[in-house]
Amino acid sequence: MNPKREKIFNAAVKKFSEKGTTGTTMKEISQEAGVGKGTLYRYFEDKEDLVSSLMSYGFERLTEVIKREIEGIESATDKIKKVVEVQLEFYKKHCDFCRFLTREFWGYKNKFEENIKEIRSDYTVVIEGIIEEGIEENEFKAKDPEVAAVSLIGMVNLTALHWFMFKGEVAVDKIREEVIDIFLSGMLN
Amino acid sequence: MNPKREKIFNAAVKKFSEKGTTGTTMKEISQEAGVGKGTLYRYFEDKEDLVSSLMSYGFERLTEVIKREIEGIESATDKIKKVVEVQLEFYKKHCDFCRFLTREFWGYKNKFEENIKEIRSDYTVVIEGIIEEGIEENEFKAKDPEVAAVSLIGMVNLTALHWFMFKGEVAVDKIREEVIDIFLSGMLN
Amino acid sequence: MNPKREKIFNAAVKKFSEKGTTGTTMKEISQEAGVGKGTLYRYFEDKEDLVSSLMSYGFERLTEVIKREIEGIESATDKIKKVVEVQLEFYKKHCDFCRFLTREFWGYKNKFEENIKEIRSDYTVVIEGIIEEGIEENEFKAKDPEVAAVSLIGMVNLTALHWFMFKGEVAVDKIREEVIDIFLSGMLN
Amino acid sequence: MNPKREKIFNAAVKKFSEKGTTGTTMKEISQEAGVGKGTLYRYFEDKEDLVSSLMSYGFERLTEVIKREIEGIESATDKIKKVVEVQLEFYKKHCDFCRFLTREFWGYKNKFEENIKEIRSDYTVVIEGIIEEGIEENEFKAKDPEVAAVSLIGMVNLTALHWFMFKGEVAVDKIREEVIDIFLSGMLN
DNA sequence: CATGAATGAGGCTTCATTCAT
DNA sequence: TATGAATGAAGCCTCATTCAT
Repeated sequence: MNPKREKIFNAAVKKFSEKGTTGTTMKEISQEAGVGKGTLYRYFEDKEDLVSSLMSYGFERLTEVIKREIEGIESATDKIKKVVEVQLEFYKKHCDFCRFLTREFWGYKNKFEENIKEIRSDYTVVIEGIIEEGIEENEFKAKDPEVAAVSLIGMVNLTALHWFMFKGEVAVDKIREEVIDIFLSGMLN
Repeated sequence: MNPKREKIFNAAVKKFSEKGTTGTTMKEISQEAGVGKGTLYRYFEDKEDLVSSLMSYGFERLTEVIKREIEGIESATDKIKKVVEVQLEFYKKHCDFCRFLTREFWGYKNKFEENIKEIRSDYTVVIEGIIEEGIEENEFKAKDPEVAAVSLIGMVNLTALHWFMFKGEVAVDKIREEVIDIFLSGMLN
Repeated sequence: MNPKREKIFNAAVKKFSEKGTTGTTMKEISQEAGVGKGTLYRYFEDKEDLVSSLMSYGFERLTEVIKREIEGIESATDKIKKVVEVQLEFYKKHCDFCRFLTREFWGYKNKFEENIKEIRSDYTVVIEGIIEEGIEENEFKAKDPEVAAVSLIGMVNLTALHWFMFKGEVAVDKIREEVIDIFLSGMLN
Repeated sequence: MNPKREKIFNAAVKKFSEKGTTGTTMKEISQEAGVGKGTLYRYFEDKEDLVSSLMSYGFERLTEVIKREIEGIESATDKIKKVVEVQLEFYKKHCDFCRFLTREFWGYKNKFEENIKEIRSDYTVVIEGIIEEGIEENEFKAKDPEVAAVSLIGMVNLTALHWFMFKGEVAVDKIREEVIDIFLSGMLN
């Protein structure tokens, strides 16, 4: 990616995470990025475009990493374990991003809405695919893979964010173990 | 509650859910509520106060309903079932609210931050309590009740919102069954 | 008219005449008018609206005065004399306005274009009517009343503006006499 | 003239006429001219300079054509006829230019103001000269040659522009005949 | 108490101009 | 000499908040 575009991206995530998208001004972003205010508009149509580009970019990176990491893994169970681990690591590393995504994803009408929905869908579908695979192989028993997929995403996403917000850091190991255990074996003794 | 305050609350949730808190103007809220703009300031310090009061109010209602509904239920398992059901019903009924909460909760520094954290904590703690209880009674096996509690909240919250956003309505029955099953018995066959 | 709207109008003509519409900022107008910047937007949709409202208002006033003044006058010749006089007086009194009108009338596409054309037409039509009347009464000999009307307007308008710009003041008497003479009796000896 | 300077000139009139000087950006002009944005600044100090150079250039061309065309003509009456014809033809051919001139000429303080006034004066003076000449030769009867000259310019300029704006084209023949008739013989029967 | 006209700080965006290549 | 990426001053407009009625 264009290095200046990347600098802007990094500055934007940082600020957006700290103060929200609407709480952050274009001026702040340009200062954080060390470029002129006008330069932002050479790389992004407007603020809305910057926000949704950032969101797409994040989902794409996450989806990409997940896809890459589960490649070669055979069993659906092991894939799920890997997915949880990868996501938690990603959230830990990019907790700014995680917060930004969680907050802004459930966005309101904007001109890039459809685009975002698609990207988000790509991401969900990967997890859903693993679960469907597990069902076919008789490894899993879920009736509705979509509910199961979104449930897993919800578990990982909110625990990571909860830890980040209330404890200051994402406790990857602790969360991973428990989440995997619950998702795979359930709570019952 | 003061009826005019309630009218403002209802108007605010509706608008906030449609257009986000920052996308909604005080004028719009006052018009939706059928009162003068100045009147809003008799019931709330400022916009920030309105937003966080609304958030507190929502969490309190939800916590309240949950507490009331699980009263008298004996086993932790049954309590969890009830909690999931009650939450889904609440989200279905107040999906505007659900969207608003999910989006605005992970809020940024504001003068009511601590207050909100506390309210949110109350809510989490109820679920956590049920799980601890289940562990003590040897019904549950979780190592970390907090992770388990937040996981459950994440599952319910994000599936509900996902359905609302992508399918237009919260499919309570379908989600409830699957979420309870996963949370209690896990995915493995 | 609303007194505050009028204050804004007066401030705007003054500034527009001095520095052009695009050279004048909304802030300058608000300061000249002694009101807050936001107040301008209570009385006018936006800057474009302010400009075209001002233009319509001016044409309407001018048309109004002309219509009122020629009422009761019998011969077309005397009406033309009065029209020239009234216009010159109006231009002298509102030379800011005259300059603004001349410069901005030949405007470029904007959302009020049609409205302005109509107003301008009303004004032209009054003069045209007098000429047609004179032709019917066999007083005048023009073949094309529209060319004649616009010619008269052009004579008055540009001489007035020329005097204002190059001599600092509109020499009503001198211009009136000569313009009327040329228009009615021509240049030939 | 330098061919690149000419390309820029042509691009500028076209754009200025379509969208006004302030509505046209330097980028648009450079694209229309097929040169880089920076190149404009090799040929013109700044935008103001481009605008006023264009204005001077136009007046000079017009004055030049008029001077050339009336050369050799004897009577002031015939010269006036020629002047009207030449101007209308010029306006018809360069109606973009005509619109631009009328709109921008009554300009506001800028650093080239004096220069423009002088150029404009040259142009006025030619017409004035013919009228003075006619008076001396006892052909004309005007008391104030300046008023008469500016009146003629106003008639031609505004009728041409009026036709262009309201009918889409300058009806040279019709306007010429009527304007000449009025100016020379007046309206009276 | 209730209202909504008035305010002005501050946001987003544009664009004339510069300057390194 | 020609270019166009970069800049940042400055404009238009919005909207939370106040306060006279």
